[in-house]
Amino acid sequence: MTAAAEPHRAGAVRDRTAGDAAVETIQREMTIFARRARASAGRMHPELSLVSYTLLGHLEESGRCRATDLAAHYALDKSTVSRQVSALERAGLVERRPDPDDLRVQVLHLTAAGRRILAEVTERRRAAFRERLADWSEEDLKRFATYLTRYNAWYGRSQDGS
Amino acid sequence: MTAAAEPHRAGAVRDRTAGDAAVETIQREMTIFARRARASAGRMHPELSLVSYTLLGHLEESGRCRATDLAAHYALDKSTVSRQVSALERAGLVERRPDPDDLRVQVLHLTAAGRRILAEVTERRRAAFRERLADWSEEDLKRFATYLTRYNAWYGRSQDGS
DNA sequence: GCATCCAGTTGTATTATGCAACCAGGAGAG
DNA sequence: CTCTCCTGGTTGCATAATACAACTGGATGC
Repeated sequence: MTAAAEPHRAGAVRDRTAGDAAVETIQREMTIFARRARASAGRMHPELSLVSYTLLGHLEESGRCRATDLAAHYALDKSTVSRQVSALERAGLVERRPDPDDLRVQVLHLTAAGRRILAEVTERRRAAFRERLADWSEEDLKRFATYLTRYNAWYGRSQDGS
Repeated sequence: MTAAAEPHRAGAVRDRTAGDAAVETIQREMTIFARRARASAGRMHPELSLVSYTLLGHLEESGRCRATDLAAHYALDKSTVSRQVSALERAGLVERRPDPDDLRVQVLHLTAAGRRILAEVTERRRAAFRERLADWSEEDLKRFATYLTRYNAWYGRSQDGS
């Protein structure tokens, strides 16, 4: 039961290499980050939850898209997306236009207000990150960015997300 | 509006250095990770949400603690912790013992079952991470772990959590 | 010994979410 | 052309996590 007694630290699991220890640390720190992110996901902006922010961001990158695309891309139920989009529309941040080619489809567009809010929130987040990372060297920043990108890239292949 | 038009990419915000670009990437990737973590936080184990897992982990590290400590440490309401602990107790994973020194207090302990489940979930997560990071060099793993730890460390000073 | 503080519980509201049922528009077979 | 099936989207319902507020019972201080 030694492994069970201290799984968060350097649990004595036979022949573990330094790489294993690093993986352990990465797991722990990612868990910490995930928990904190979860806790604050709802209040990143009075008007924009993490999900809304993501949807808005996607909308801006793609210019236009359907609700179903968002649902598929972010592994959300279409009903969830539908309600989120409704809320965003009520807030005047997105617009639903019927697609002349397929009347079932509602093409989503960012409104000017949506673009503005999105830019605002993005800027606030950017400032927060800049502050957090203020004392990092440029070299460390670049490497950290690379690692994160590489880490996230595996999601294209697998499904999980812890 | 150029900055607003492409805030997710290399937005043209005047004199941005390579460091700024890296911060931008870090923000974006952290957002992606946070969203994914949020999506899968509830189903990491049939019996253990991310929060329960965290509480159990804390309990194991500290050996014993009060519900109030958990609430303070994780910025949760005491009622939330109370209910979570109730659920964990109902599931037989933790035990509540009255504190003889202060009858208001209920000292929480992991049960054997709790320890077992926790070890199990931790091992599953560890395996998932190991797989994700399988093709990383040991050098990269160590640096990534260091960066993540350093990044998370700032939380001791500030409050936010996007 | 009363006033106050603190640990924990419970009631209520909110929010995000998924699933299932449904509706309306399209696409293909006959 | 019409019937059937598919698909995008909405809505009804249930659930889970959470916060806030009110309350209970024990501890502490003056």
